[in-house]
Amino acid sequence: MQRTSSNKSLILIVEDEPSQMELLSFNLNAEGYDVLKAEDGEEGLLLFKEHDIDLVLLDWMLPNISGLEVCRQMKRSKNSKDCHLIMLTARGEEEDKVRGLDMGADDYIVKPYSVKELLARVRSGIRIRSAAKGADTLNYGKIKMEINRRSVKVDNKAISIGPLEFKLLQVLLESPKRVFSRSQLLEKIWTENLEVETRTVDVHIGRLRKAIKSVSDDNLVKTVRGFGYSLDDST
Amino acid sequence: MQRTSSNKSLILIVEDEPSQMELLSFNLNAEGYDVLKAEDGEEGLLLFKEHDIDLVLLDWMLPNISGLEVCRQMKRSKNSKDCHLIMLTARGEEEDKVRGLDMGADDYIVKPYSVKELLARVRSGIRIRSAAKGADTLNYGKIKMEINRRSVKVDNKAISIGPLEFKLLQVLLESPKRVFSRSQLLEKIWTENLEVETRTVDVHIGRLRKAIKSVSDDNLVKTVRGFGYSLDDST
DNA sequence: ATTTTATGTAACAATTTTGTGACAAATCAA
DNA sequence: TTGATTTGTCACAAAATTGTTACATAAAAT
Repeated sequence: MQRTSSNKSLILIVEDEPSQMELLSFNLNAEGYDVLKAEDGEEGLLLFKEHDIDLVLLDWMLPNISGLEVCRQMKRSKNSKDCHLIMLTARGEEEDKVRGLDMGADDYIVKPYSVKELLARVRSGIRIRSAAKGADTLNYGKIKMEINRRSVKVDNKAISIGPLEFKLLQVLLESPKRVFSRSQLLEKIWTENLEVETRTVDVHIGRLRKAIKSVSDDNLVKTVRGFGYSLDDST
Repeated sequence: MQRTSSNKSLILIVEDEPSQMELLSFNLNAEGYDVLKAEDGEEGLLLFKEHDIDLVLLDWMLPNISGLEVCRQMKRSKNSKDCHLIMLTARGEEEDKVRGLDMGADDYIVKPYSVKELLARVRSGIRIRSAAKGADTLNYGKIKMEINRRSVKVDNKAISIGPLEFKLLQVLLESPKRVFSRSQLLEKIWTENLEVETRTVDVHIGRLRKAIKSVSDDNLVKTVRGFGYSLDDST
């Protein structure tokens, strides 16, 4: 089985029954997705607003707010291009399917479902969305870069960096754990201006680190004394 | 219930059995879709290349080329982002579903299917795609554009902008959050006159901003220093 | 322990990028 | 035609980025 890629997509599960939740989150984790859990509709909507979710698995039967209502609110709030919503339900009633899909759900799976099929539908959903976005994303560890949005997130929180730091991070992200010498980085990034001191790289690495540290304590940007720098999430 | 848009969506049916074909095309026509028919994979691929198809209904069992192969070829071709593909099959085998979805199908319906459910899935598929396509209204955040009426509203209040600013906003609205470089915008908007300074873009962005600001305080048009501009409603 | 070397980083000046008013040319409407 | 609107460019101001230096730390070598 081919693994989709190294990008972690963020999936929100809204499901009130613990055993179902466990089953889903275990399998999705095993496939390499990041998972958020919500036990009812309100919590689900809250998490949905706070995070940049790629795909939602939404149970139809929920305490308080119904799944259908949650679906409608989610689809109304965000740009629907960005998030795929799969309804998950015990009912097989055709009318329900039709209502769910017409309410904005992108897919519909009937319980009891096969885990393999569910995972295949999840992959398909993720694929649809990333095609719509333009699918230019790099990630490693807690860092997620969306190139055509020029956005970088660490721990799902956006950081703001200048163009050179962006390019620098991009080069590092394209080959995580690889050590780049200062002159290699100069060649790759300062393509126009060749008259630059190697120490300049240090300064920009510092600026990149500062930006990352402003939202997360981990130091992903490692110094390899005598050689250069690399991205590395090991201890 | 909102109608998706006034333009008819174009659906391609690839199905070798006449009775099935009849059933599908009759119902889809009744719903207001334009329908193209193909009786085997080759004809299907041909029509797919020639037309700007919004959605494909693809039978699994076909003479000559298998549906799976047709699916892969369609999804490989360039405009696949814009087209939703639903596999249609007599088999209920789980492995087949998984293979079909992993091969690029966006959805999967098992025969015998309910016509209502099929239509709902078709609507859902069209809706997913129509975000990218030329729907005659574009929305993002507080901005609402009605293309054929040439009207733009922010916070439900109309603003008045010139043709160029309109086009500019349209391009931005079609891919919210995506950052466009000045030269990309020049290519997309100043298609006739190539002899234009990139700084001209800045001026028009400024004019667009002024128009928006005249009715709303939010600044949706963001500058991404060193790269270009984008529409973005995040803080 | 001391020296040498490599790296981190604050601070500053130079450079680049962007925002915007002004204005003339071009276009359009009547 | 006239008058209004739209468009492209420029000039200058404002803002952000960038490269360098100088000094502080840290690691390695002696």
